[in-house]
Amino acid sequence: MRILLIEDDTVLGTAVRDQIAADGHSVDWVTRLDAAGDAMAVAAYDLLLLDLMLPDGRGIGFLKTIRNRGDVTPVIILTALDQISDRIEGLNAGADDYLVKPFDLSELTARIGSVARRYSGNPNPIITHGALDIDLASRSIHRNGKPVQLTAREWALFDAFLARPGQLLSKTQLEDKLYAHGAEIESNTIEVHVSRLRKKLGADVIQTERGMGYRLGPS
Amino acid sequence: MRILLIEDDTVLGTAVRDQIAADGHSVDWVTRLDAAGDAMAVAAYDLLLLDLMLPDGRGIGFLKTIRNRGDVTPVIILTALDQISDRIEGLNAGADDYLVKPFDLSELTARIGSVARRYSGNPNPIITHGALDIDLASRSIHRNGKPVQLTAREWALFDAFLARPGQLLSKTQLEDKLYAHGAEIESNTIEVHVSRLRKKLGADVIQTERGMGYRLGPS
DNA sequence: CCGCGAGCTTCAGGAACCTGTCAGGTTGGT
DNA sequence: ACCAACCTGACAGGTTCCTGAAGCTCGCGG
Repeated sequence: MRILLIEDDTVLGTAVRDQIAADGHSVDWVTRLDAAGDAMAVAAYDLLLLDLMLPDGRGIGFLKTIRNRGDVTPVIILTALDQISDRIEGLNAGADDYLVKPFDLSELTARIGSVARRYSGNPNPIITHGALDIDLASRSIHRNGKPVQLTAREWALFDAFLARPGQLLSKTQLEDKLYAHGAEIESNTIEVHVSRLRKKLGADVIQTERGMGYRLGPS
Repeated sequence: MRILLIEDDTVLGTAVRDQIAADGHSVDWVTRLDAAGDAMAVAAYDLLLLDLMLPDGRGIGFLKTIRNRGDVTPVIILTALDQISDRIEGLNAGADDYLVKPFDLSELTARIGSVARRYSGNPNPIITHGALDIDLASRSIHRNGKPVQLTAREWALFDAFLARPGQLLSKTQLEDKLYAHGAEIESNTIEVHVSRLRKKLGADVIQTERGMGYRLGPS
């Protein structure tokens, strides 16, 4: 499951991120609402973990904004004990669940599992794409039944395509997804990784749109 | 959601059709593969419910055919319990899900909901213009259900027409849009690109107004 | 502290493709 | 019929992309 964590406290954020990763989900972690918006423009998430107190605005407004534009991604709110009114306002704004800080990490796991079960009937969805069987939870891929090993970067890149099947993704968008920490890249790294993915997964998996970008090919 | 039901059993077909309608979707019901092909040529569907045993052929072949021509419409296969091999073959051929007969109608509703959620996670507005389905967000165009590839320049040009449907656009205006910075053009480039667009999208998509410019034709 | 290996990035040569230009043909208005 | 405007096939130059190989970084074990 792809999860977007929006939390500015680095201690809590690190702990939550590690716990989610340990549960077998993939996490993107941002500390600001505008970064969250950018991330959601690039990738589709299965769940948002949303802190309500952030440096560039209140999370409630953000939640209302994405609900207003029709986004139905499940949202779990992270809130401090004394912000009861925020909690209620959050649920009214379209949140699915909430966690009161400080919370136990096992409680986090349980809430995530609950949302996951509620929103995806089958607990361990395997995506079939052409000759590929992709298990997002265990991060494993089989091609014609044979296991394929992807490196971290390769997986991050392929994940970006899986999140938006068929959609055109520019190299800039892909770079933003792979190199979140402002560290800019000035070479054809994306091209090289696309090349490696094609070698491992099949030449037709990723299509080139000259001058525009790449997209996941049809099954 | 527009759903095409392909099922020759009248009892089951009636029940499924009524259930889908009760769920608030619109249904077209055909009992033969050739009728299904005709229906898909006329209307774009969001989901196909495909029985594998039909009077005029096996559904697997039909599924492979539409996938081969690039159609990515979600497909749920309806199959009898003893046709396990068909089920696997169906998934390999590009089906998204399957239902084993006999199935509960509530299960059908759940599967349809699941497919709907998976494919409309990000509601990409799709513009329909005559035989064209245009998805601006993913930058993809389908003509009579078949994908059409546009180059960067062609997109830029077509985009200009889509932004002002029906409005007259002079060549000068189009040049300004395509070649933002001073880089002037001194030939019939626009004419050439219009010609290429017509070849890919259909001759009547762009109309010529002699001596004045071009405009997007009516649907 | 050093060597080693895996993975990542950079580079460079060549291939594939895009696109501006032109020429000859076609269309439409007067 | 004439002329201007437009269409379109062909082509070459330029851009973008692919990919093998080399260089680099980082973590790990010795």
